[in-house]
Amino acid sequence: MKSTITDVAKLAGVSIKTVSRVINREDSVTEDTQNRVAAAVKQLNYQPNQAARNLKGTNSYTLGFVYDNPNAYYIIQMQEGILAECHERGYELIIHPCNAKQVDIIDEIKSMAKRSQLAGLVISPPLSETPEVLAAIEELNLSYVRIIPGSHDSVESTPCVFVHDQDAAYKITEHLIQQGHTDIAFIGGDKEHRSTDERLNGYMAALKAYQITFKTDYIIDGQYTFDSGATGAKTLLSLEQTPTAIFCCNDEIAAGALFAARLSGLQIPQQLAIAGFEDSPFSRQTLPQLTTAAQPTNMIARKAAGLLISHIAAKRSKAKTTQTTVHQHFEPQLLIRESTQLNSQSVKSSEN
Amino acid sequence: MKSTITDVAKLAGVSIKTVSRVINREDSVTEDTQNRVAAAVKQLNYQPNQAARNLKGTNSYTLGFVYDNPNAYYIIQMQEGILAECHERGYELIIHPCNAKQVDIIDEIKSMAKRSQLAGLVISPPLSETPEVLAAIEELNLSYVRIIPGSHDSVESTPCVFVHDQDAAYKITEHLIQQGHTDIAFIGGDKEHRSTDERLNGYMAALKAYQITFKTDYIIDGQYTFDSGATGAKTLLSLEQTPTAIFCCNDEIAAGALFAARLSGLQIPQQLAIAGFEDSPFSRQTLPQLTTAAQPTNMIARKAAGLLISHIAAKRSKAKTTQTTVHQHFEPQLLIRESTQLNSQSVKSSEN
DNA sequence: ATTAACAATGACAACGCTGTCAATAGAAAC
DNA sequence: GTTTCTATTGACAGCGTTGTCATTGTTAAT
Repeated sequence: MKSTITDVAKLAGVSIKTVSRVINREDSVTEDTQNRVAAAVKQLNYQPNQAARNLKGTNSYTLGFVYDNPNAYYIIQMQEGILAECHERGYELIIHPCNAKQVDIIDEIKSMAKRSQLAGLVISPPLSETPEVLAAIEELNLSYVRIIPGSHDSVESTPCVFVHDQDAAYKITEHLIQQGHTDIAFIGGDKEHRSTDERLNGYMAALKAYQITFKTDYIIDGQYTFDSGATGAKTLLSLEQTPTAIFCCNDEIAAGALFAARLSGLQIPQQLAIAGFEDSPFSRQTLPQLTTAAQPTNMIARKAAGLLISHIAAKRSKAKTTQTTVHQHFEPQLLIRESTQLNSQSVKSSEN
Repeated sequence: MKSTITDVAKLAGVSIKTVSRVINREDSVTEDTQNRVAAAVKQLNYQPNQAARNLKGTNSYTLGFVYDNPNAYYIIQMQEGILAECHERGYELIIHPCNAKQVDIIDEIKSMAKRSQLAGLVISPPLSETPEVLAAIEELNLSYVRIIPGSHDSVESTPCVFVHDQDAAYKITEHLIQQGHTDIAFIGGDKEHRSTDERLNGYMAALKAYQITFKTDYIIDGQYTFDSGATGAKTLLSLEQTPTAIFCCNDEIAAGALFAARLSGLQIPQQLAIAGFEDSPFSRQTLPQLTTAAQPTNMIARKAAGLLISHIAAKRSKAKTTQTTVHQHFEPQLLIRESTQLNSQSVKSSEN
């Protein structure tokens, strides 16, 4: 049932160390010996005991996923994507929710990495943008991959998945402009999230491209919450010159803005157009449904995990090849729905 | 930086074995000793090395969480609750999403349990209600705990957390009745989920208690989706005698029903009252906000993990004590909001 | 022929922890 | 006062693997 390296060694007529060498693809083993060992491994259906391998410290086959994000939908997509890749490549996954604002977060990550003997870390926003966290991980000499909004980064030496929020935000704003809007407001997410900047930049760029001068009144600081959207919209709707469209930094904000707008008795999109970002379930479950930008979160996560595993493998094989760090890029897709488009097809909720 | 059990032992002035005993909550350790060790652990920020613990083979300190549930919010709450307990008691967690309808799900669980050397499994609905899955786990001789809607079960020999959906559903229905409704409809969730039955039973019981004869027309089969709620409500609203209230099996259904009702131009709750179940974020992010039943999911999960870990520990210590399997009970709390109450306070979304 | 160099392999300790069993001390029983 | 019990603690081996270093056998260089 359970065979160990000793069994394999006996069957192959070599020492356990030689078996270990073959398993780990070390050089200086005769081809003949390799074959004998390989045959024995196969015959016994031998699988190295991960716990024992991890104990020695150098290698491990466990990834960690560190997140701090209130968006359950995003996290689930994320972790299922990572998990899929892990299983395919023979890795295990340990998840670790945490609070970025907590003081001892760095110690927490460190102790987690140590305890579970992690081979690498997948880090999602906003942790992936926090220099202190990255520095701590760097210090641990732990491989990691970041998922990060933007299209480039200062720490290029590390694998990274970029999500082009700015371009997508540009497209959403452009869409609003093409619908005839010029008074377009923006409700931002948390300041700490780079995505907020990225999306703001896209918004600004689109206004500039279409020669619309932006009003500072129209740019509202917020958080990635429903309540923040509601509050932001209320503020906007109490301005002397109210906007005719609002681009919200994510769907939750948009749902909140929608909520406030409807409380004020406004017709959406006739009197006010509202767009979100992220394509969370919220965006489909409002009335009207929200225009948004869809991120292929599951795929993004999968790619990230793949990059990380490859990076780890390269690192292990003594990296004689030039350490070309691979990056991956994704752009969210514009999804136009009723909250911004006047003459859209009628709602058919049962056909989604 | 990295402290081992030996460091702790030295600092506390005891043997490593005694530290091990304290860590694993074995009995026959003086309270005084326990305190000394605990202090040393804290001072050194000691974390047991999982690989070393698992190496011993007989025991493992890794739990698995198997789920098949489309509700991201529920799953996140769940896993964070389990994780919290795991960390407190020195366990690790491996998550495993899967699809109950998949043919090879049982093999999948088996191979997962073996590969990761799991000590036990936390199983959430609907998997926790599936006899084949339970049989497979039983066969693996693996400890497990189930979270399950209801108040008792056939397999009582195993730890179990019961969530009294029926009582909560009763209360919601009663609340609707007390608001003056007699034409109360019910939109169910997936047939495979026991929660659907439980909630239906609660609904029926309340009608009976208040001597309201139920109409079969008013009971709609559905799934736990937004679309199902929308479709169900449409069906109900096209009846000759339309209901004045709808009790939806969860918040997503309720959000869908609300969507459909508002599309039909109905005033909520004046012309139609709608209640949900679960207290998911959806319930707060609709207009009006939904009356619902709040489950302390995080706490439920935590208790479940605690029960499981205790069960594993008892099993290990040769169980000289009569194997009294502990059960835990939770009842969701009624949360009355605007979707069912006419004279409720005005909406203050920013103050949630 | 002798030596140096190197390639291939093995012996053995160690990783951090828990299980087993023995040792100790104090309490209870004789 | 001696013996027996029990509760608490510790010494030590060993889990399955890899790192270090020693050993063997072979080839090239003198």
